[in-house]
Amino acid sequence: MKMMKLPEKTVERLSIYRRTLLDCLAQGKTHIFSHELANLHNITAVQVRRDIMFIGYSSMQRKGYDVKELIDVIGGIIDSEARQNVAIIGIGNLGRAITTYFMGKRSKLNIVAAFDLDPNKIDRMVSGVKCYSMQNIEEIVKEKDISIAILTVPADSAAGTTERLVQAGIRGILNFTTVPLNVPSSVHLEEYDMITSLEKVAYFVKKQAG
Amino acid sequence: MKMMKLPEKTVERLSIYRRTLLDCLAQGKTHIFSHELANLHNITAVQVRRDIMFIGYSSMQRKGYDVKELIDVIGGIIDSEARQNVAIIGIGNLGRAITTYFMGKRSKLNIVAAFDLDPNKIDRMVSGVKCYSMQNIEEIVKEKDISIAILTVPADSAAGTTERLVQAGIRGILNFTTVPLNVPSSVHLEEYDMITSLEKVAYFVKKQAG
DNA sequence: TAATTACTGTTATTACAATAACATTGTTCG
DNA sequence: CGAACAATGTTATTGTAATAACAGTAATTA
Repeated sequence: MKMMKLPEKTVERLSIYRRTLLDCLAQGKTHIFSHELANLHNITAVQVRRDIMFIGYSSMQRKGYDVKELIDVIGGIIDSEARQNVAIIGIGNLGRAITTYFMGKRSKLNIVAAFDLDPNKIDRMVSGVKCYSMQNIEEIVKEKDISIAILTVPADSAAGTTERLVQAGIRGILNFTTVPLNVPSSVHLEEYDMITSLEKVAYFVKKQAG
Repeated sequence: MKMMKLPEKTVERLSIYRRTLLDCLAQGKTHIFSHELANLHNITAVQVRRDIMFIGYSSMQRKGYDVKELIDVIGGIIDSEARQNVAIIGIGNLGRAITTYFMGKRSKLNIVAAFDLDPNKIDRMVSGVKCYSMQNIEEIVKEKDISIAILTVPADSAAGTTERLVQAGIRGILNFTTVPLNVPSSVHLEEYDMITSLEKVAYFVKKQAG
């Protein structure tokens, strides 16, 4: 059990590497060089090796990394040993895209509930996930031991919903809304702001042009 | 015209500040202190002041920043003087959410076209935007002088579509797909990877628990 | 077997971002 | 007025991430 703490950016890249490696494995590739992995992600081979150094894995010299082993090692680092239960708060296309990705991936991340206001969805299955009424958030979160919430509700209900999630004991929130959230430091918050991302692209496009 | 280059993170925060400031203005607030703005975003007042220092704006001492002025100054920095035309490639909920946000915001960012494969959408208006066939990407991009693309297509067509966009002369891409893209360095690429974000939340939740 | 090649793993350096410390300036109030 | 206050603007320091430089090692080949 590695107790060292990984750089945040390394954690991000490991998640991406793993997906690429899974693709490679599916294509029958058994070994991969650092520069191959680097080319697939527009980064340098040094960075790949450095990330892999952090997690303490070693390749067979000159043959590249064993794809299967590396997948397992990354899993050992970033996956939880226990299951982590996830809820989608506001189940639109976004939530469904994520759900679809994780379904059948036998991952430790289990999307176990959705919440919505739409009566047509409540008490039905949406993309293979049971949808509950927003009114029952606290109850279901506790009952199903949900530790992570994906927040895709309209802007005006984001703050209130967040407060209820925190009250209910949620441990991590992935915020897809366009409003900044306030959570206690014990809750890990990941902001995912599409307006900012777009304005940022626009800014750098403009800069380059001028 | 400031030619200095802003830190990337500052650009991100300016985009967020502006949205908050617009809300404040709508609520009739005319001035705001650095610590107020900071509290609204879970950051420190020093960081707010430092960001504002970068763009060269000065408040009236002791009265906080003039909300309206600050909005304009931020706009002068991050907005383009010319219009920047944007296309949504694959118009699902995601694209529609972004479109809806920018509609009526009299922003310099104009979403002028959508592309999709679905014959039910092609040649119709979707969320106020004309939808075209994927086959016509090159043509329409040039015709409408589109410089920015929001990519929300399925994973397996992401790479091919990107290549066509680059060929057509696109300058910036916001990638919502879960595959890493390869673009020439002249094209600004912003990755927006929801799987990684979720795995990252899960990792830090797990760490904190253990 | 010694030199060369083609990689990996580690350390050192540089660049970037956040935080802390401090100087400055209007305002208030004794 | 001038001390205390409450805010901003700037410089200095620390922390984090990326890059560069280099050392090490198995395989190959003359």
